[in-house]
Amino acid sequence: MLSPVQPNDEFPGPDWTWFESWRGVLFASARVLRIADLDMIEHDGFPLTWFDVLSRLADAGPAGLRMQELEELALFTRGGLTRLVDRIEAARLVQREPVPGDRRGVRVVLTADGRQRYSAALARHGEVIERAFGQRLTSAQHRAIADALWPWWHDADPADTAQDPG
Amino acid sequence: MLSPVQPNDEFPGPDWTWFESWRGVLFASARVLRIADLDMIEHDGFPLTWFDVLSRLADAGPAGLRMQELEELALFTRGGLTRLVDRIEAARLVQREPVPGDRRGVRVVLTADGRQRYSAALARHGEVIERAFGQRLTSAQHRAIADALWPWWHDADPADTAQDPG
DNA sequence: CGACAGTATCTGCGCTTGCAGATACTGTCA
DNA sequence: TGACAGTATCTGCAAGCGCAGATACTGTCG
Repeated sequence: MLSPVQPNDEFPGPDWTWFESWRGVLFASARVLRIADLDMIEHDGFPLTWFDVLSRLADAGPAGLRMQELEELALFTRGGLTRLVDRIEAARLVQREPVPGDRRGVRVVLTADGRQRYSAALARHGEVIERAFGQRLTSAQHRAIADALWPWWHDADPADTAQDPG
Repeated sequence: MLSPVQPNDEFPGPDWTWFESWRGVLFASARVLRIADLDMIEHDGFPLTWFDVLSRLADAGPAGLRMQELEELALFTRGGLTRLVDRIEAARLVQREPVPGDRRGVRVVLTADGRQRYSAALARHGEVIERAFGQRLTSAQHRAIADALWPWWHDADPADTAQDPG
């Protein structure tokens, strides 16, 4: 998919470049993610989805996050966060605690072990990404990509503006 | 995840740019894919995984593809191709046919309906990607990204060379 | 032909996801 | 206080995914 067109381009309108760039973004992320996920499972014992959650919690400070906040922040999880946290909790990397003054809610916090395992995973993950992605481009290329794609990282939800023709 | 570091960078080594560019690639693909998948389900009645398979078959010509070839080409499917094709076949978009001279194998080919539904989906998909991704960058930016990320699209499996420090 | 390694695809099964509807609690208003 | 809309999270269930082990066929060698 996402290679809707063969070498013998015919579909393209006047400027077809955006499609080649999209294809690059798509393939690069798919391949690098696959490498990183396999590596993390092998060496850290958990997949990227866990790492996603752990990193949000590590960034959040000692109070942790509510389930809703976590769901908004996590990149890889649309639903099913309850059970994802269940699994991570069963592995003793996070812990659910009551929220004072609101008996509906829970806050999810890293355990000491969770923080430690996360740090180790982070260090390794950084190296893996650097090797599989970082070192394959020049600094100028990275700069150009970072500048161009920055809005997607920054925007809360670019989907909202996708309709906007301007 | 994949935002291992907060605004208060401390982790980064001398040149941290590669990480910002990775983050951009990751977020852009995740967000755009989500938009495209939802749109396709709503308007074409099937998800991107189906589109992935259909597009490979459309590119393959009238003889279709063997399951193995399909598995190698498809971007989104690691295993479970048998059942994915089962579902698409149940929807009458593809069809399994015997391979003359090898009773183990099957070739998967598009049905007339499949080809038609694929064309419609392709047209719409192109527009969606253009709106959600293409129009948000300048032509020069797309050119730079396409040139930089081209190897990932081109290489069979960049994972193999990930070790290569050069 | 019979044994056997190799190939192509499928099946069984457990884990993960996604979504709709429960459940439990809060805050407001009469 | 009792009703009720709103919020936070969980549960049930069906669908999808991934992997290990079947199953069915092929080609080779003796």
